[in-house]
Amino acid sequence: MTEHQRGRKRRSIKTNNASSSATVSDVARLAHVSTATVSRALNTPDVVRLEVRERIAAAVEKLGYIPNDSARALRQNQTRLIGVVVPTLSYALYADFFASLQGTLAQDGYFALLTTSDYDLHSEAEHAIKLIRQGAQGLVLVGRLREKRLANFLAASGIPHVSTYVTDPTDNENIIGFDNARAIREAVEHLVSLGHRRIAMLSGVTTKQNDRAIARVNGFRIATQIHQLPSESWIAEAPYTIEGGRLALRAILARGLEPTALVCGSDMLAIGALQECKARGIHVPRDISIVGFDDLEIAAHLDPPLSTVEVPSVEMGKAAGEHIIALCSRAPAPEKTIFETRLVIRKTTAKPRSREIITQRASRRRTPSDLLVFSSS
Amino acid sequence: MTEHQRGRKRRSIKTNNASSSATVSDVARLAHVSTATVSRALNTPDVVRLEVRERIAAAVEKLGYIPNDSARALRQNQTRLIGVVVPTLSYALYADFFASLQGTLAQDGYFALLTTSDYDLHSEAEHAIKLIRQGAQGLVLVGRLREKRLANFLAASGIPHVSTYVTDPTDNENIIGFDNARAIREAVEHLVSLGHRRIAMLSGVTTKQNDRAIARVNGFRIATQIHQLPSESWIAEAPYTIEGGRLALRAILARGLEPTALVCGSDMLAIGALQECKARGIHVPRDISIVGFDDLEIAAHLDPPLSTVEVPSVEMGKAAGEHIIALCSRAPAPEKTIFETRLVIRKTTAKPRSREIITQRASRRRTPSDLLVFSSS
DNA sequence: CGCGCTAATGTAATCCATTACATGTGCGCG
DNA sequence: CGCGCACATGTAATGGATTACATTAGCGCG
Repeated sequence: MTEHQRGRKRRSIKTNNASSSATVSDVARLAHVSTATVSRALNTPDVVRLEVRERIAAAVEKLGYIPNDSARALRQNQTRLIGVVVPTLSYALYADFFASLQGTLAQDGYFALLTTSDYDLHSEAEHAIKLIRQGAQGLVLVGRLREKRLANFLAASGIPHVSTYVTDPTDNENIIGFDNARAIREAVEHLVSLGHRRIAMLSGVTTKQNDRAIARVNGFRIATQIHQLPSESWIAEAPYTIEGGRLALRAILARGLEPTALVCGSDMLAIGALQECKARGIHVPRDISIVGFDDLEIAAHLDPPLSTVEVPSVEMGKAAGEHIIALCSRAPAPEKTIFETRLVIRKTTAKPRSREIITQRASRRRTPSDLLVFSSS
Repeated sequence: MTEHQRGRKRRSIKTNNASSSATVSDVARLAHVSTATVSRALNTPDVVRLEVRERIAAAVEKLGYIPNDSARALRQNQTRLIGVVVPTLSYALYADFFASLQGTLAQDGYFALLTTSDYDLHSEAEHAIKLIRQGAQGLVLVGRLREKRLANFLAASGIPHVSTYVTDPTDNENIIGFDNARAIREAVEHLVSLGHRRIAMLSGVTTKQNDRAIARVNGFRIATQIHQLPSESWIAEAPYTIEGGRLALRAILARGLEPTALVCGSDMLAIGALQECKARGIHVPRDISIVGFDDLEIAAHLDPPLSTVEVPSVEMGKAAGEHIIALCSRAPAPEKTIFETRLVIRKTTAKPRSREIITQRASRRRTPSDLLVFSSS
């Protein structure tokens, strides 16, 4: 009866070469114990006698046994996989976020399945659902706004998920984020306190339903309203790239506006704006002050060093990891974790010149491109 | 007999709310077919009658059925998971590589399990093995050099894996890479052809067993030997950071050497060197020529725009993805895919001044830091 | 001496989808 | 008319680890 496994095809490999991966049964046979004991020796060693444990360990070693995780996952109904969808990895902000998240997950034996959506909600939904099908037990997403299909799916399935990089006072989703609107408001406050009244905003594209961008624009609207400044026509949208920043600033200037300060929805836009200013001979911060958003590593190395809003990507990654693990293991988790942003004031913000007039030299660029350079300090 | 499922706890949820995830049995019951037919309807629809298929589709819809992938993976013995270990994601080079790899994997229904090693071979080994335990069917690694434990493990288990960013003529592993040594050699050739004879190399840390860094240094040794130039004392090692680049250049200068050109093991080192030059009033490229490595996006935006070696990260990501999929599905795969690098000559390389003497002003920096700035172009 | 308890291990059910094999139906063709 | 084949579907084995429950041995204590 103990030999009912006799006819198994794998028997021939009993000796050593684990080419076709050994199973608990193989280990059990070699160690002269039952599969149950093998399993226990591996998972709850303290309930197995030392001598037996060593025999099993030797067998495991000899066979090069690796537990089949699919089988374990099937039985225990938990895969230890977390799906992560970020807009892009090319933007250091999200790369750092993921690195932090992944490290946190690893501490508890979880793994991250990562995909990128390229800022496209439809793509995000597709990927998220595929990740679930693939066995992800939870999802970490960026932003709170989702395609209806995904929203329904998440609601119906009850799959644990967290939203990051945002906050939304009106709902009680699981959120790990910060207040985009308030951060922009603080940036505007700073500029106003320096004496600025003609403030433009360079925003990321909001029509793509990027709720971080939308929240930042709303922050701008609120701030301008408080200080009775104009807003709508002082907003320009562009993609989150250096070129986008240039285009956005050009659009503002082309409207005949003469801003003394720019609030940007991202450091990339700020870099583009900075470049455009240089190209036009507009001095920063004397002629125009600029505030960025994200505090990329490069921001501190620009000339002038960029004043910007510091975003706690690393902290969010950690918190998101802890939060989603808690949800997946049914441990208690806080409903929200909201981080503070910090306005880092460097050298691109200053008082406006009194009665300033910006000379808009429509200087044609001669050099092949507009370049980042090092100051000679 | 057809009612042997009767006692199942899940029965009460038969109607709608799929809170506790439906199974094939649930779908089968609702559609009045067997589980086999459900499975077929989902996987090989053409063998199931249309009418039945629709009934099943309706049941799937109604129950919100999602196949349990652990079960499928167990049965079919394939998880569609690929483990990926890169040194870091903070370096755009690897972020882009991964993005490309992931996109390629997704096309064939594979998913990437991503971890970072922080350039530590031990960490790489740990992660790689954990990824396998977690169910990864293949591994994509950076570099060919591995900790012994991992090398043995891979050899013994026969798990499909590819090495990237390197090439090694002496073995026939599965490699998707490029010739680091040759790329550096070409950089040196370029400098020599411009008339340089005093060429220093700023290398990444080779003691960390970073075989990309090692290969690049070897390329430098070979090139200098060919042209009968000095080598060993003209090499400085430092971490792959801007600060590292500065330190390395300082070390070279502190040795009393007066290079007219620098070959750098990465763009980060080159950026640091550029910064240090500016800080010392050394003009680039008039006083010193600089060649970077990697061609990060920022390289073209520096001032002067950096001459550098273009590394085909995106192409490698794609090729690595296709290669590992081929290995995992036992399709034929080429043994190696070697890409060409390309020396992108921008503005940091020029002829050396005849009888040049570098004035080493040990200028104490006054400004708080050394900065990247935009040219006014 | 024997009851009852604990510790250690074995037996077999279980997780869920896939699939080899069996069954049944209907049709074409000799 | 009936054989044989194709098609559609059902039945039940299968994959590997975990774990509820059963069993056995050993020990303490009355």
